[in-house]
Amino acid sequence: MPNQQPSLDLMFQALADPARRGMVERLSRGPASVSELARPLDMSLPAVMQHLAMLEAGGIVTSQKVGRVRTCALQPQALSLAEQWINQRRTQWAQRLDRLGDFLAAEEETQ
Amino acid sequence: MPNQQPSLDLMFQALADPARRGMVERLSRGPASVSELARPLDMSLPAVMQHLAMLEAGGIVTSQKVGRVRTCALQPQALSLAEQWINQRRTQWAQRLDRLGDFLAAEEETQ
DNA sequence: CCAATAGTTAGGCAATTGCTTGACTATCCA
DNA sequence: TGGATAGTCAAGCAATTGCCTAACTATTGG
Repeated sequence: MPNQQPSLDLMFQALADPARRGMVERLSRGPASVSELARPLDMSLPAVMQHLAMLEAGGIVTSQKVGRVRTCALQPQALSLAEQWINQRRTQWAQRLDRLGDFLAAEEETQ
Repeated sequence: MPNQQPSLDLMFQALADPARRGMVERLSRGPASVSELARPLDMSLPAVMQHLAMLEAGGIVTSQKVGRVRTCALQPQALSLAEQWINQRRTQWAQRLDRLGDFLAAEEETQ
């Protein structure tokens, strides 16, 4: 098992392109071959391969080749990591706003 | 109010750089000036401005200038949008796995 | 008014991204 | 065995990113 520790850089980079998000979308409904991923994409197969490479670099997708078909699958742990990072910043901000609200309410009372 | 509909492209692109995530991290603890954002970053102020522009383009940060100081703040709705996108793909994948598990369990029973 | 502070604009440069085409390898199946 | 299928490699090109320095504007405080 290749212990991959994908960076947030590569994860978010991988998600920052509509073609790649389309591929993720497709893979969220189940595994697919490279050609299946390419079908709706209106670009050459090598281009799709490059996008796939970036998704793999970000740890978002894994693939293995059986016969002449490479089958790709989503790697939900990576998605989870990215999701957590965003969630933490967002909730920290929300908490800060709550404390500010409390402070202002207390100010109000002491007047 | 400038009704901005930031694209997922620009949001994820904005988050795909450690300097920019550092700025988001800082802003999750409260508003800050451009110089404050720049302080820990070991790069020129113009470079920081460019990163800030990408964060604003992604809708993740807003800023306004008062006197000679530009104050930046987090825009949690945008973060929320990115978070939701990831969450939906991830949970769709999980549900598919659940159904697959159910199917296999049912197969098991009928044997 | 003048100097320090805070930010902005412009130009330039190396690396990366996103795509192409053409040529190639490996596998499958009639 | 030979042709169709699935994928891969390599070179090349335009656009974008990420950084810099130098020069500039706008504000503030003494």
